[in-house]
Amino acid sequence: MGTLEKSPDCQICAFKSLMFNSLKQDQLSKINTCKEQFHFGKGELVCREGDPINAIIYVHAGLIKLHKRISENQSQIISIAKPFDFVGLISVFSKTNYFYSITAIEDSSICFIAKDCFIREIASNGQFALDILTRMSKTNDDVLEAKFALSSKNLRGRIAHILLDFANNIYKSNEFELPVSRREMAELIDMRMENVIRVMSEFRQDGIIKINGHIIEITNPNMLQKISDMG
Amino acid sequence: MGTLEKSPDCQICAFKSLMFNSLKQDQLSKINTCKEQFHFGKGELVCREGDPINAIIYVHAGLIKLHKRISENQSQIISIAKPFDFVGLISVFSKTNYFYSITAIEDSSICFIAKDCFIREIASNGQFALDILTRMSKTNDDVLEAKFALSSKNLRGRIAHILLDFANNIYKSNEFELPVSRREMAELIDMRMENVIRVMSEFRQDGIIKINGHIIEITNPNMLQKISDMG
DNA sequence: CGCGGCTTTGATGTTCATCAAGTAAAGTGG
DNA sequence: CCACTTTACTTGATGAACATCAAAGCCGCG
Repeated sequence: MGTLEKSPDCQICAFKSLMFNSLKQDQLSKINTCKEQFHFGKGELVCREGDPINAIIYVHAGLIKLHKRISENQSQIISIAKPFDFVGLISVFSKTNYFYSITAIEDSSICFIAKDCFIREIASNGQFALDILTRMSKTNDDVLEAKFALSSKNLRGRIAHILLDFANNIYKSNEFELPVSRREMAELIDMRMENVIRVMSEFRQDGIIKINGHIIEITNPNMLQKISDMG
Repeated sequence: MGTLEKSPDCQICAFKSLMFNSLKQDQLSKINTCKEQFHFGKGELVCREGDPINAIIYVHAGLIKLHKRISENQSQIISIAKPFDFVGLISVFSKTNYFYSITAIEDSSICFIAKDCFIREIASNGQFALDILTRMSKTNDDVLEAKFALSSKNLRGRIAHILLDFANNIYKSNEFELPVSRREMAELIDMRMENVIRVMSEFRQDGIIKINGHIIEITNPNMLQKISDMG
């Protein structure tokens, strides 16, 4: 269930400027009183498909996946959320229950901000509302882009795309430890595990990446980018 | 470029309750002063990829498609918007320019609400902001669902899905005139035109639908639903 | 030591894109 | 109104991309 953490005051949270920069001190302290921060170990379930949505989730640290069972032995990963990301923002205004589960794929600190508190703040602070709208707009763009990448790229292109995504957007480094299994990679970009392995092996043989278990090093990012664009 | 229409006052617009129900009379009349309604004939371009986003688009009547060139001889249709839909809401807060073109696929009346006017109204009316957030949230859910349908269904399933979508969500009837060509059908659900035709012919031979040019009648909706779910 | 999960590689089959060719429908100019 | 062109639609044949099936290696864990 995750363990309650002593959470930093929102006012001194290092990340506050990215999130709440249009909230004044007193508004920020209101938010502060209706949030709780939890720690989740790698693999731990944060919430289950069908649970009621009572809070906005903010990823303080770590990495979590949003996923959905689609049959007995098949899942799909909808997206991966990283620090600074809001989760649930997509659906809190249109749904009462989660249509996906959330699981930590790295040790994570997750902030829960009570839904009514959040909504009250939006209703009373127009600038904050605009910030949230902007944030949501970006999220939607991301979904569209992911849809586009899936439908327009072949297997090699998709693998290249996601490896670059990990390197550039999540770890900001060409060497990183994949937080997901081969199977989860497949679930994320709509492939089969065997083909994920095959394509990555090809990239290794072509000298584009080095593989050591879950440690990946991208040795030829330009080529990878080209494959992503071409595919 | 579309022709300016005498537009109804927002206050008496038959659809206002669905859109602007949290705006008071004076706020509504402010919106009213910064909107213009245009008529676009079938096939007419509403805006072009790259154009600056100056307004929120509201579909008063008709049907429009959002589409994007992806290569010399390939386009992709991102979505189809119907009456009551906002367009641009997705991107107006995160982008300055359209990343898609918009074309009328039926004779349409389109309302343009000036962006700054709209934003000013959000900032000063918390309840209106929440309405917009809800609307945007729904749009995002739709995109996710479309992504899901694409990645999890085979060709037959995708055709079944989109035919049911036209019947249930757009025309509210099992008999309707397809507003798109076979090629556009393909662009909408990531197939090739030849296969759209093949699959639809199969459905016709199996007695699931009747085809008369662009007129489609779904004679066995249950079977079609089953194909959509199974595929 | 042996079991189960994750990974890897090879062989085979299915689905779908592509190519090619032809028909119908619809616009265009004389 | 008719030849002419163009555009949309349709069907069949072929090949490429990818899923599926099968089997074995690796590794941590009881």
